[in-house]
Amino acid sequence: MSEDRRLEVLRAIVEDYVHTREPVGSRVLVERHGLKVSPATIRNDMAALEEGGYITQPHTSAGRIPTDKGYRLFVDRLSGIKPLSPAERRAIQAFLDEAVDLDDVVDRSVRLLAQLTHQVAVVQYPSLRRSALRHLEMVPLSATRLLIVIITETGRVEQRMLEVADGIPEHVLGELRARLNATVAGRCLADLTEPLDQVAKAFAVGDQEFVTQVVRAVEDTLAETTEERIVMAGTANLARAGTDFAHSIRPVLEALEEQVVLLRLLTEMAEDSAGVTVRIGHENQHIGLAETSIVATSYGADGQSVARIGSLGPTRMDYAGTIASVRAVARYLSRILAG
Amino acid sequence: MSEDRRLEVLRAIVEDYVHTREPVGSRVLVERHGLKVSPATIRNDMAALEEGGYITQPHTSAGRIPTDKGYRLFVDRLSGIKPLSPAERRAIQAFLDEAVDLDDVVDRSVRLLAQLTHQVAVVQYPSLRRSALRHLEMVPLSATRLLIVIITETGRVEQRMLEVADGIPEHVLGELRARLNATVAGRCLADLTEPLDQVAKAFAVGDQEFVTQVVRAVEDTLAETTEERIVMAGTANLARAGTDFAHSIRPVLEALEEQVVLLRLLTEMAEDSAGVTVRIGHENQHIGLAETSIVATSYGADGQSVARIGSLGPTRMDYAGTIASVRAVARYLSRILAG
DNA sequence: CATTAGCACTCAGACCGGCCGAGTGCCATC
DNA sequence: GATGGCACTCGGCCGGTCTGAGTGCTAATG
Repeated sequence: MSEDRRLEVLRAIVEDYVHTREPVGSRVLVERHGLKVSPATIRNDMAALEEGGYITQPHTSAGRIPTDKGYRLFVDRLSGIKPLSPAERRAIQAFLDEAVDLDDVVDRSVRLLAQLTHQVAVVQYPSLRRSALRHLEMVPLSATRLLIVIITETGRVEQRMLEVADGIPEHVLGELRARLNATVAGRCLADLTEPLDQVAKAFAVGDQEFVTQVVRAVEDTLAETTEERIVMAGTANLARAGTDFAHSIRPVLEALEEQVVLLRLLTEMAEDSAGVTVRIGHENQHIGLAETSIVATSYGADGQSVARIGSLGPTRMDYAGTIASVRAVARYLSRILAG
Repeated sequence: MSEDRRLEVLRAIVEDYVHTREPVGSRVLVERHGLKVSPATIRNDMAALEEGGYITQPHTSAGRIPTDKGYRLFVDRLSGIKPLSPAERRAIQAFLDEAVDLDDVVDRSVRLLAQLTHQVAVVQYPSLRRSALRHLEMVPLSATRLLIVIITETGRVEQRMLEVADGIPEHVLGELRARLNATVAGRCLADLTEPLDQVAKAFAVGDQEFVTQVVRAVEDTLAETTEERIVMAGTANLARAGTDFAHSIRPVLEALEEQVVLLRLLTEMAEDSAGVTVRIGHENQHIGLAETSIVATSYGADGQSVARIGSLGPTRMDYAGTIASVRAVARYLSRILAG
């Protein structure tokens, strides 16, 4: 009972099942995959695979389907890469190149990925926390209201209103603006807490309170709000013809509405690896997503990862194709942000 | 065969069907609604109603269900108002009052409405075109790049980058800023095209080209991009237990992803009436939404309508309750934006 | 010792016929 | 016009049968 063949059988089962949506039996397996052994042999292998927890049979007299563990092995060791056709690549590039601003780029990316994978695509907005800053501006709107505008290298613009109870010391603004921009340009928040504190100290004692307020507001804005924004497309794909989900797609939709959940997942996956990562079924640690897999990777200008992009679908998905699509879109997206 | 009773029968059918999800027959109708007549009489009325196209029977030996036309009549003439309980009102207000900024208000509103109606809630972002402006700022980022920031009375902040090939004439900025703000404050785009043109003429001929560029950019930003933004919540409600849709929810999800479709609908409905409007089934003129109804109304500070809020669900919905919820949320939302 | 052929066994799903009951439409009657 | 009575329709349920795919086991084979 060769180990190699057993893995080959697993691969065949996964591929067949992904393709046909039906439990696959020993006979069709040898027929469709040109295996040089008899069904009986395959059955022995299958028994072993089931023993190992890689496959299971939904009913006594049915074929086998892969378990999460089976998919995991498949993804890790058995799945090849399915390169995109040059035409597809060109289409991706052309479509993304037409984008006019950051919102448009993100919007196009997510739609594109949904269409390529026929699944739910998810794009996290470029994180402020990890984006390099281009410029920082302060605009006094009234005696006590200051508008702070932050512009990142990726083209994202973020603003925050600051109420200054004691009034805005107009004379400080010019110098503060200059110093802040000198400090900030080209760096991201992670590198800034220390330097920003320095800025405050450079001012006269009487003005320090105001300066500190501004600095605090900038830091808050970078850290807090906007790491959280996520854009999604292709939810309709969940309701595809061959109703992929055992029960209802409701829990899946619910999970998707909980952006917090998605963000946690994406972040965790980012920690796992720099490349494309895959989470399968229960690995997501979320009931609603127990029957779904997520394929995600990071993107960002200059090879630095500022946010994540991913595709979510039933565990029975075309992993090779999805991985290829996610990677491709991430790559072009990064390129455009850099350009 | 009294006309009044016939309408009463229709109302009973709608209410029962909405409640039980099952075709309703003549017997249960008299039982559950305490009608003082016999089932046979009801049957005659039903025959007439069917003749008139208000109800239909899915199978020969089944009870009746309302048609779109039946729902329409129900909504227009038969449906009472189902006022929210004081507790609900308080909950709405409390929940919305906690919001910290415009995004948060909109986000909370849409979630709240989804939860109240158990349906899909939709909120259109306050339209820039119809929002009164509070302030307008220009920030030169480099010799040729000008950042324009627009702040509305509703708290929305919009920005646009302007490339000025010939360089920015710094000396003009101060005066331009002053003049623009004087012109703009408290007015909305609709009232501004004329006045803005005037501003340009006030400047020296050499500077007019630059000023015109800025004015044009402001107008573009107000008009163009952002009328289009829509936020949604509660899509999971479409997949509720008693699977509401005849076939699949896929076409519905697809329609919802086409924000253009939604925007068109909301806009059309805004034209229909100032109050709460209802579109039922085929009235939506969209295949994917043939089995859904939309209840929408306008909201905005100071009674002026700046955008729309609505709820979308199966035609078999609790119209009275939905209308009440939509109206209530719209009202509180308006109040908060005004405050 | 892996592979294979043969065989008995299991069981989901399709198919069938009968039955039931809800609901209707119609007609004669009050 | 409202009603009671009645024949009729038909979808859905129930129980039973049959079929075929697929399995696991065992014994034979190279």
